[in-house]
Amino acid sequence: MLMATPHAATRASRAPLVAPRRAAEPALPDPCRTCAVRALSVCAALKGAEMAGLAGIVGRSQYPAGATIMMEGDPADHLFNIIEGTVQIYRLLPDGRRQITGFLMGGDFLGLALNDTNPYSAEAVGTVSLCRLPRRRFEQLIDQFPQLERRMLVDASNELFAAQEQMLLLGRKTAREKVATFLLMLARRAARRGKPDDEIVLAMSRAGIGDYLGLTIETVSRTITRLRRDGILALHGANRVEIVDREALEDAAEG
Amino acid sequence: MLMATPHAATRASRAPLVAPRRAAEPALPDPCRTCAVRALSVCAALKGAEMAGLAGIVGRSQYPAGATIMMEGDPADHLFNIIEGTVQIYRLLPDGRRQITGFLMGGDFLGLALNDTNPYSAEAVGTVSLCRLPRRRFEQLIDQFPQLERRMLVDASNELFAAQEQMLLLGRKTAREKVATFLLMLARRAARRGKPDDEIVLAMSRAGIGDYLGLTIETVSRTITRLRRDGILALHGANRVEIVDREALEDAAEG
DNA sequence: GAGACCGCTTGATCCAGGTCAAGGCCGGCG
DNA sequence: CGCCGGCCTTGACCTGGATCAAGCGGTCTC
Repeated sequence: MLMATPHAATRASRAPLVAPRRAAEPALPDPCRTCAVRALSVCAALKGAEMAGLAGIVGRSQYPAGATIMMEGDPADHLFNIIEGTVQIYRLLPDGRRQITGFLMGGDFLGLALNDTNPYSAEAVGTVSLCRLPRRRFEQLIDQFPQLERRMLVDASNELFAAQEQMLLLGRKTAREKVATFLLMLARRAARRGKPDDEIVLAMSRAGIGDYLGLTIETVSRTITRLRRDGILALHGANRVEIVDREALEDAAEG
Repeated sequence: MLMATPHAATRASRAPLVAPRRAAEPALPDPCRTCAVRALSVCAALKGAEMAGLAGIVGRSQYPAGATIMMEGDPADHLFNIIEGTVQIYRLLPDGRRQITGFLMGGDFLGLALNDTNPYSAEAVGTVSLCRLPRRRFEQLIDQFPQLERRMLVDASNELFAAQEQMLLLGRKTAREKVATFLLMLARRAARRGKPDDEIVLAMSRAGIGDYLGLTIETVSRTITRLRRDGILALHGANRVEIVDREALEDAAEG
């Protein structure tokens, strides 16, 4: 509702606003209407007019590669929706060992917990653009629209399931199985976003992959090399992975 | 409402029922009113009269040690509240490797996910008594009482946090740190139930501990032995652990 | 109360993945 | 355009925890 964006597509899609507001489904408020990930995000739980409350409180922000978005233990003033880019969330041990507990991408919700303090840190992997919501006002919205809460519970359930799968990976899989599982997960997520599912772009470094899988960078590197030598993958530069033999990769993921 | 219990305290607290129902807070319906873990469970979200709906649909059941309560992939017809005993939930790899993703105890809710099929298997560790709710009817209750949904979201949030902590443990901690962390977790849970926090009774076998921590039974056993030799623990039989030096145990848990 | 079974401990050995150490590749900057 | 600094890869070696293999209690059965 507030700021105009210079994006051409935005101007074009705004034209209908000159029409009187007699339409059955009122035009979506601005920042959310033009949101590329609305259908994937919690916002999908709200329809037409209900979006107004949301649109009124959101703000966009951009973070450069490596920027810290939130720190574990700090007050949780804001929630975020990822618009574009990849965010890694992680927890640290006192001596600096790091466990990345998730990579969030477009449409994912950052701050599901609704705690007063952040339960983990979050960092931009590449350039990231986020939709920021003040927590207090979002909580008011939840009280107003129960379907938002339902949607959050569904999301939390799914995350819990994913977390258990990740525990299985961390506790019981070999390095080869871990890397294969990880690549398949990225391929599936790419596919859900309409991208080809046999060409993976690794937004994160080898250190990021290692800290997600409970491995060192050397083991990640060696394991990828071995999968390449086995004819399962092909590399196009260090960060572009092609799945050459998907079936073999799936076999490798489960022992 | 239905069956009378022979418990003396129950009879005593029932006396007010003879009074006319003008009381502001009506007496709780029977099976829930006498529930030892009500304050700890989701049921705490419902007050007085609201409990009637819940009480009408619950049933108690008992499982012997080792019994399977639910199987991963089977239709999720029921949800459960743990009344007494310990339940382990786990996921398997095709070749039988197992990861236990949680131990549930009195007051914990089994079936948070609300999926159509069970996302994991659950098994009684010792003798377990459960409160069983048909899922369909519980979902109707949720629609009726939004505070139930809120409570489930809070629970799911907490589980998510615990899951991330467990990922940190599985991915980045040494065997000694894992075992120390595990024992401290059990001690804290015992304390929340009003038991002494320096005497832990291990309901689960070494195999269970190993499958929870991503270790073998031999490593679990050796690690406990070492903590004992270091004067941090004392064992009274294989399953009764006394924390002798809590500070040292806490140091051991975080490197 | 003898035997068998099951879960736990302990010892000996092995090996997957960690650690340490060199390069190699590539993109940014002067 | 050549140098510099980050990543990434690869090699050599090491080690924490796995694997393999005996026992050792405790307890259940008959």
